[in-house]
Amino acid sequence: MKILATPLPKVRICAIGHWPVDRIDHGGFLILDDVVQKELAGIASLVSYDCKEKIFVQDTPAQYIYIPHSGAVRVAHQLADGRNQIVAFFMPGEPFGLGGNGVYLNSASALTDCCLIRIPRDALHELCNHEPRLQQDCLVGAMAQLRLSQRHLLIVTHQRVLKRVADFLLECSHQPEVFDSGRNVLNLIMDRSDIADYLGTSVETVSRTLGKLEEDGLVKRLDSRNLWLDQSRLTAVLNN
Amino acid sequence: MKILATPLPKVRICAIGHWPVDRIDHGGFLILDDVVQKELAGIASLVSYDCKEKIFVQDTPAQYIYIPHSGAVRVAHQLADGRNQIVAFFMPGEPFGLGGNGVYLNSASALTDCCLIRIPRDALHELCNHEPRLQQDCLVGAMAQLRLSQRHLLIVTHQRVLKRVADFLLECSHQPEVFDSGRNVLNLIMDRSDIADYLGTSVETVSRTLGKLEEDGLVKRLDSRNLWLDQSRLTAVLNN
DNA sequence: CGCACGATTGACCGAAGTCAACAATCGTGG
DNA sequence: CCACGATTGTTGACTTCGGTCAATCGTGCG
Repeated sequence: MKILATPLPKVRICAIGHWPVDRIDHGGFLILDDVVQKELAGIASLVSYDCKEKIFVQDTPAQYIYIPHSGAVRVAHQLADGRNQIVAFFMPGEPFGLGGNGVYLNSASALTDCCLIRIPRDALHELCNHEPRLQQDCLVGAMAQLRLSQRHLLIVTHQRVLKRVADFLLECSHQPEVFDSGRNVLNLIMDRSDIADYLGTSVETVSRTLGKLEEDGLVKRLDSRNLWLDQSRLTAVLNN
Repeated sequence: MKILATPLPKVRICAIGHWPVDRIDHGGFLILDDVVQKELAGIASLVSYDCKEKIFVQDTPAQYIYIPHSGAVRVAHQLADGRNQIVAFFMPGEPFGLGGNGVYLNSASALTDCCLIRIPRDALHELCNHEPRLQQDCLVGAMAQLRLSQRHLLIVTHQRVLKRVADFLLECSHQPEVFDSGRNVLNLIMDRSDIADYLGTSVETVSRTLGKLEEDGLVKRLDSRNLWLDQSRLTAVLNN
């Protein structure tokens, strides 16, 4: 981890679909008051992590919340039996590290090299108290997270792994950062083991399932990290 | 559904573990300002539902949020393939029906005969605007929901159903309303099919798994709705 | 009393986890 | 620039867990 000395970039929060349209800019980010931006700049810092570096560990004191500025992050929960369940992936603008009274509920690590905006919880809490607008935004942010989590639940409870993978790929294809909707090509930012841990299955099964999808022409593996998708036929898989 | 004419009882929100201790009363509920209580009473109503009655349906306009006053509620999501995934059960004091911009994300139905406090969303939103304390409470409430949802995710992703059931029973045993911690007896408020839909498995497997747990002495079925539990041995199951 | 519903048990089979081998890719250093 | 090892991805063989279909049991209710 390295604290960057450069001036803090504007805090951007992914907003599309969560906030009213008049609060969203052309890039799909939440529009924050200049005053709020300045106040956030006063308490936040910009930090960088190398790929695979740990950001925080579950059950340790939770000082900060983070918002990716560039790169991607993986948040997971370790269980007593050694399982490592990935709870969510976070892209630029999606805040993580919330929840949990004073301790982190999960662990976070860098999926790629990344720059994060880091905000101390107590200072943010303070700020919320005299900026009701920001408080409101936090609430909507928490709701958005809740929605993601419930969506994830629906994905991992598909009985057949084929559906889980199809649903997962479709979910990814809604992220413009990783999906080229002109060529229908999805750029996977995570490896097979991350996908397995996210879907509650094994690497072998993920690999085999992609094989089967490719056999049937719903997917083409350009290379291990880039997939061409037939979105409509993948959607059809979910109806059987 | 029936709107009850009786005066609205005090709004009680389950708070234990989520709010700071000085905001919690002796019963584990959130302490709300008298002014806030009065304002809530102005917009809320008390409604009753019969067992199995639908409360709201997913994808329909979301007018209200609900807080059970007595009884219990089941919230589920219907998928295109006909699956009915239960997302959560709600006990008295646990608000549901939040999230989703204007439409319900899930369907809710009464698990038992129940009385619910029903609050119009727009009026609540209004009220939050000039009651920052309440706004803050809503945020904490959303965080609590998020936590529940992530806990649920960890439960249903146990590879072996044995672990899912064990974890589920333990989770239930933390609810004082249904667990007699003196006798170690859990009163299940839902039937086998609800458990199956919550755990992402089938009724038969739930039944068989309870059978196996009973064989090994971790559980005793007093009747189909009442189980004696050996909590420590159930916990041990999760470590293998 | 008989019907309906929920719960349980049995038999069968397929999907997926596990172990193992192998291929491909990447990064490092000679 | 190539060679090597390390990491990641794919494929195969085997086994088991759990889903499905079906029959049976028990309880409550009309």
